[in-house]
Amino acid sequence: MDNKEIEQKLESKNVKPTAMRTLVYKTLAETGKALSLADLEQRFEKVERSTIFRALKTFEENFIVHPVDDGSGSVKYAVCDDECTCNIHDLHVHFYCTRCGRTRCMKELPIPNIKLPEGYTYDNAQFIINGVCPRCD
Amino acid sequence: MDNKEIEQKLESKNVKPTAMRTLVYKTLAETGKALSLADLEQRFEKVERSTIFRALKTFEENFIVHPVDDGSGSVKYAVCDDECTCNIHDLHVHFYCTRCGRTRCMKELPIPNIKLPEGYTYDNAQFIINGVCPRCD
DNA sequence: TTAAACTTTGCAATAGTGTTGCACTAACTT
DNA sequence: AAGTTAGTGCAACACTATTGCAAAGTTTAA
Repeated sequence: MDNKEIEQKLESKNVKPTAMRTLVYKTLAETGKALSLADLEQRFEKVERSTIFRALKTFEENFIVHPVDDGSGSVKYAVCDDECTCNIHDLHVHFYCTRCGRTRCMKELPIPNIKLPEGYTYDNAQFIINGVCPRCD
Repeated sequence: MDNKEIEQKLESKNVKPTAMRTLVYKTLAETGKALSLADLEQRFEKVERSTIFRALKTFEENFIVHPVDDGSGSVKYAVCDDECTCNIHDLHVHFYCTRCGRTRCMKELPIPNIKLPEGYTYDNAQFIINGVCPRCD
């Protein structure tokens, strides 16, 4: 994915494509995995933690990435599909490998429909499966 | 639930029922909700954070409580059913109310069976539903 | 084209959660 | 009762997430 494309992508979601944001997005997109703030920080030492943090927050607010709390202690972020608005229909299962610590979006597995008891309403969900991925098996 | 019962309960799970542990268990059982370390700390100011922390860890290791990471930033703990061994069959959905911040075990809703792609194995899962509970609606 | 206004970035500081080492005390063993 | 083991309290620390502020960069608009 080249920079032009990324810039267009960000603009289409009403986020000004600064150099830092483009870099953060590019890393997330190319890695194809959910990455934490610390993961990103390591990949480009020169960039400030808070800058990355704010980029992620901006992305999150504009449905460019979605957060995944896989229980590893830090929230990770993964790029959304184009049409994603992060509502209940866009949600999918995430797989957390307890060996390598990598988190993968299972976009092919939407979150199953749940019938809650009377009186409960919901608009979001997290479904994390913990196990061992093919690479670690 | 009186102290005798709690002591028996803990003993049946091979945990020595000290005063602190009994207190922590009692609070969790009576509240009937998932509580975080900070929640518990607030309820009895005199007890040390680390003591509660270690009680919870001990409980967790012995399948007396199960952890719930509801995305609120701190892990909560809820009492297990009697026969629970915290394996995949004992898992259930948790409901996190985004208004009041309370987390409830939906024991009546077991985690649905998921067919993962080839090569993945799993032994644990967290399914958190975020929304508004009847009390807050 | 230049000043004002706004946005983004870097830095430093802070709050909160989770966790551990160590010393003291309580409980259990023989 | 002395020795051993387990539990508790305290202090310290690591790490994640987050914010205020000032400097740098960008955009707007006279």
